[in-house]
Amino acid sequence: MIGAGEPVTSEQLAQAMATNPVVVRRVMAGLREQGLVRSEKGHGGGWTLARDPTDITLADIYRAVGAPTIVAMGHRSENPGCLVEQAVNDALSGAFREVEALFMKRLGAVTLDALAKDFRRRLAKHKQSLEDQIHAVK
Amino acid sequence: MIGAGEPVTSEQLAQAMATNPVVVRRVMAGLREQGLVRSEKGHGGGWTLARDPTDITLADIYRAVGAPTIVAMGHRSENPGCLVEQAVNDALSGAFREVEALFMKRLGAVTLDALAKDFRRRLAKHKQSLEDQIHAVK
DNA sequence: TATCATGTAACTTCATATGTTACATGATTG
DNA sequence: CAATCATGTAACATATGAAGTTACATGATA
Repeated sequence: MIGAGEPVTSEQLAQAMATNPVVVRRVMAGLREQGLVRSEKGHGGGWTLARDPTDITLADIYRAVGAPTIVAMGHRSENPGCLVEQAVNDALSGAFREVEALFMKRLGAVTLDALAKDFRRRLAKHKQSLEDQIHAVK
Repeated sequence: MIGAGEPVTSEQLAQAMATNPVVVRRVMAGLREQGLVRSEKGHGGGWTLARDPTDITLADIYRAVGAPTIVAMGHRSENPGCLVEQAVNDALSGAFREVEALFMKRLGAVTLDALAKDFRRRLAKHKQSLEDQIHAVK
């Protein structure tokens, strides 16, 4: 299974999430720079986790890839000439910090390991449900 | 001044924020639907506040125009077929609710009146600084 | 009735995320 | 060493949505 031992190729990951290998590499490059994953070239190469999955949280991933994309709110222009914008920024700068802090705290509470466990539970249930359907038809 | 008594035209607003009158109307249309502003046609027409500025907060405005744009985070697909997506959604749905609630609370604490007062303060300071520069040159 | 302002549809940029192609680099295998 | 496999990356194509623009209808005022 992905993430356990054997390297996974961008090709496999792309197929699993219905996208393109190059897109996968782009995203993974961010994760690698943050030391979350490793990549190896050549035969038997691909991506592996660089840290224990109990030690990687969604906060790490967010910092590596999500920050510019997901926090589209807040932080417009930092030093606007517009006085209205200045007033709004001033009134909300503390709020944005608070909101972001809470968000990061919640992201930090979710480990890859926990997600993987939940995923496996869902997968088992999914398979079971498929089998039930087959039996029902028979 | 804008917002006090006399209606303000989309033309004036557009000029004040360096954009287009039609764009202004589009945004203001959302505010009007929420009962925050009124519009009048013809001579002397334009936009006026529909409620007391002490009674309008950024939360009202956010609900009227910002929700789809600003909360680009969270709420991807509601019922994804992807089991990984399901696991992540499940792990974070509570978090998103919390974060959004805090955000709304902070927005709700900022009234238009407070912003207007702060704006006027900045405007006065700005003018003062301009005059100082003139004196310095002389 | 002439003018002014909103209301809106339709179209045109513009920016950005995503997808795609092509090729270079490095690692493994026989 | 040559063939193959996989990442690394640049360059380009496509799709989406926000913002800007044009044009015209509607209604209000003088």
